[in-house]
Amino acid sequence: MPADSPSSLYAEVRRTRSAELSVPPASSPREQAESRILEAAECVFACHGYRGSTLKQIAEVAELPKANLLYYFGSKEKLYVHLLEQTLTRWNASLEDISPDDEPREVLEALVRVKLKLARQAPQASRLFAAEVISGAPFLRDYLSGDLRDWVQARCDVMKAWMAAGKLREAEPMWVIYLIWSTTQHYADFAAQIDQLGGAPQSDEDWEQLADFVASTLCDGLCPRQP
Amino acid sequence: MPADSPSSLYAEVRRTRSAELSVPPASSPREQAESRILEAAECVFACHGYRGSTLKQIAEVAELPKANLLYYFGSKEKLYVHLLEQTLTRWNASLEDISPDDEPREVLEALVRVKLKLARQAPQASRLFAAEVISGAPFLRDYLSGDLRDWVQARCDVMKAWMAAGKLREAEPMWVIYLIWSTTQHYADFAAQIDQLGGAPQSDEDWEQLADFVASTLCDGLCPRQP
DNA sequence: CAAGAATCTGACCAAATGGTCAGTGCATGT
DNA sequence: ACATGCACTGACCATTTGGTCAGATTCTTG
Repeated sequence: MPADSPSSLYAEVRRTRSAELSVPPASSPREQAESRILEAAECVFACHGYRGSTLKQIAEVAELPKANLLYYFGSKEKLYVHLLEQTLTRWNASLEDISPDDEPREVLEALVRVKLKLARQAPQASRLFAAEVISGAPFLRDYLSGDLRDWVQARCDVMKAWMAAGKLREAEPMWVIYLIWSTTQHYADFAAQIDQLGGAPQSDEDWEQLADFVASTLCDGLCPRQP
Repeated sequence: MPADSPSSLYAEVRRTRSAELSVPPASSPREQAESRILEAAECVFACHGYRGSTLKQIAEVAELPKANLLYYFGSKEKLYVHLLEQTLTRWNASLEDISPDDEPREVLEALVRVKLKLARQAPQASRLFAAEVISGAPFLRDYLSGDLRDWVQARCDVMKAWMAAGKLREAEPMWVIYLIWSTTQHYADFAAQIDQLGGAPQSDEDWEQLADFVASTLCDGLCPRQP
């Protein structure tokens, strides 16, 4: 029975915490506790999904009494939903608009780089999302068929324009998006496998080369060659 | 609190069951019960991971008393491990050997098609594996760093030969494998997302076109063009 | 048919689960 | 000094969890 010790999980928290420069100091006790709880919860939920996670374990990782989590978040479900919403908000902030006048190669390459950056900086968030979707997206149905669908539809329209102009391979535009999403998220979601099999990017240069490889391979595959 | 009713899960089981022609009738009561339990367990474990699944729910999906599962499999963990091993065995059976003399385009395309076929025929198995890896692969560590590593190493050697011969883009061979794995598995693991966003392949033709798109895009991106 | 083995299951158990609550501190403003 | 509201938490609760077990039923075989 392979058990993940709280210590190993906490190590992951600390690794992320020190790397996370975006969050301000958070002075008030409420903010301090909440962010501490959210960090721990992201760690545990990302690992075991909603149903597989326990408040006890989250409390241990956060080094706070269990009753404290419930004092601030009310219930396991509210904590989980809060975390999902926080993740989607942060992701949205790093996405840029595109227009039919842009050069497909540049846009696709930029998207690959942003996604890979997220996979590196916030792998837990990616795994949280993945676990939620694998379990049938019970809490994300509305988001998927609402905001995200709109976002995606806009990109599809642009891509159709590119295809009509002969600047992009003819295909179902969604499949192009899935090509980019899957290849980039893979490095966050399947990190455990990649660590065992090899090829895991470590240094900044590794990640840079990986981004170059994925971006140029997909671009060469998707964009008709110019003579 | 979005709950997945046992009925909805059972629908998934029935769908897979009728489509699963590979398993022989299974005459003895032991075989009959075991396969029935394994089907239900695959369904639940794939959805909620090891820790998020309960024997009670598996029993409900299998329409058998809980004590019966334990009679045949001894414990939740043994049932889970049995399922993992069965999955790996079946996957191994559908993988073919390759040699440096093969044409990279043909091999890559064949691999994409096999993987997409698995994603279509056994999406539960793919999600089961994904959930296990997301949670840190506690039960698969040995497999990943053993058999699978060897399998993967052999492919990497062949790909290095291809690269030396100028038949494949120069890159970390593992990244090529991840490119193929991620793009194909995505359609099983993230099916819930794809169903909501659109672009989900339905008919045989859809899947055929998807395979054509993924295979040709990756091949064009990975193999230097021949004049 | 008899004897044994295999199949099956309701009832039970200790531990863990999400959640409640009464009560303790402890700062502030008055 | 004291009142007020926030921050906190140990103790508790009903329910669910994985697992056991004694016994009932069915099947196989001499």
